[in-house]
Amino acid sequence: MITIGQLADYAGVTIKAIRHYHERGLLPEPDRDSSGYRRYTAKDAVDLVKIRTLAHAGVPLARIKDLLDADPDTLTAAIAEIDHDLQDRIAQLRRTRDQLAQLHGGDRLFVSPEVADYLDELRELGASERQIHLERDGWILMQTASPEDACLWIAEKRQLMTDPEFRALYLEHDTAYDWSPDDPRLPALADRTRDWFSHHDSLTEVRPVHNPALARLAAQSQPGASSPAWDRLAQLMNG
Amino acid sequence: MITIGQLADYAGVTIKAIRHYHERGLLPEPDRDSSGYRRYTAKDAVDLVKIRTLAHAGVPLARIKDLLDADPDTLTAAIAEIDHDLQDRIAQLRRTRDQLAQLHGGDRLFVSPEVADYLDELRELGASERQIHLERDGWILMQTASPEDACLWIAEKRQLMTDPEFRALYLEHDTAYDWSPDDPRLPALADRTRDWFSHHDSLTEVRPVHNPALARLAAQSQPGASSPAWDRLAQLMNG
DNA sequence: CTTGACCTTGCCCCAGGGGCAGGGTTCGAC
DNA sequence: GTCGAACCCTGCCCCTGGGGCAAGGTCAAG
Repeated sequence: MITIGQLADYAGVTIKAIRHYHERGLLPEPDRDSSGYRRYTAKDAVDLVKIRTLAHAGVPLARIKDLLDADPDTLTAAIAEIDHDLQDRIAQLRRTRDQLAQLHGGDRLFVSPEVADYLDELRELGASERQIHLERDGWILMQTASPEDACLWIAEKRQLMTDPEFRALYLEHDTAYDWSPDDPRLPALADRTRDWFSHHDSLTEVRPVHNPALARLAAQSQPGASSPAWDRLAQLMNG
Repeated sequence: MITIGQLADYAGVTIKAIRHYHERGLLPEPDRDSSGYRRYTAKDAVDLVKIRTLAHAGVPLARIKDLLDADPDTLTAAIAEIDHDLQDRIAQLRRTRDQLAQLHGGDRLFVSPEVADYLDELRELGASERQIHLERDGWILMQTASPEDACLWIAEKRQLMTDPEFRALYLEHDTAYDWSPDDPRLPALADRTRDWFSHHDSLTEVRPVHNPALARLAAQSQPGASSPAWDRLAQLMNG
């Protein structure tokens, strides 16, 4: 006949937990000795280890209570199910570990693999970090608003990027961010851009996502992400 | 500018959780649109995914809050620590899985490996399930009350069990459980038992754990685990 | 006879949300 | 133009699985 503390040590739980299980009706209240102390038997120890094992497996206490006096078949099925669940949770934790590792690194955590690859391409191309960041935020927003469309658009955009002329225009737009709105190169850039699209928009339906549109969307998401030169550029192209 | 529902879908959390993070100061409250709806930016999406990843890793929300604006070195150290913790928890879950499997199987969960082996030997010997159960409960109690003594005693008991005469006596005691207290075989059994101990107790210090003592201890733990024949047997041997 | 380690009950506290009430908004279909 | 579905808002109480602390009673050893 052991005390609550000894029982707790044996089963590797706290005294508090045992009293909690009494309250929930999981473990029957044992008889008391003359001083009112609870006195436990070996059966309690066995039951408690069962309870502890199931509780550690994440089984809700209410369900443990039912399981304790279920017939063997039910118990077997339940244990199989709990084990399955445990495997799932282990897999989930492993995935969380992977994500945790990426948390520090790149953007792969926030955008689809395709977009992440695209961002890498931009980096290789020599785009500014500001631009890449802008693009990333734009794609996050697009994926959120409409994942299917974002998927189509990113494919088209990467296709576009295989064109050397488009790449050149893209990079020049990037550089133009810091220009003065009076810069004489802006009208020329606007013309070349309009020109390029007029020759290509029959081939693709890409216009809704061409760079300025993307920039505007991203600008909405990050107030102040546009620039005077870009605003002027938009004027010139739409006017 | 996306709504709370879209953001929640993107990050894989509930709307409720996002509002909870606002309350805890983890994620800043965004601006509202004209109808009072919260409107989120790409930055919020990025932050929320970080929060979600850390939260799934079991990091307390208060700590996540600190981590979000910690310097990179602190963050790196923290992530390493969190990852360690995750590995621990994966290992713990695996151990729980093993225990869960044993929960269904034998008694190895509740007693030391030595005692478990001993119980297996009893089973091979042909002891009754009732007897094995009684022994098991007795050892659980002993291990709880005094693990070191239990360790010594189980070693001595297993040593004793190598003696064929002792094994025979043991099994006869087991069988005697169901006898009538008037059974004529009882006095003879009592004599043979006393005889055996008088020839062997000089060799070992085993008397405190000989079978009747164990039976009595187990009987205390399980009211009604003794029998009229055993009570009579105890009388005959002590008298 | 004290001291420290036990035990008792009772109460409130925590994280991380879930659920529901009771209301306003938006958007597409008819 | 109006109706319903699907959103959104705040506010409140609820849950699990205990932890912590208070204010006392008990026990065993020195």
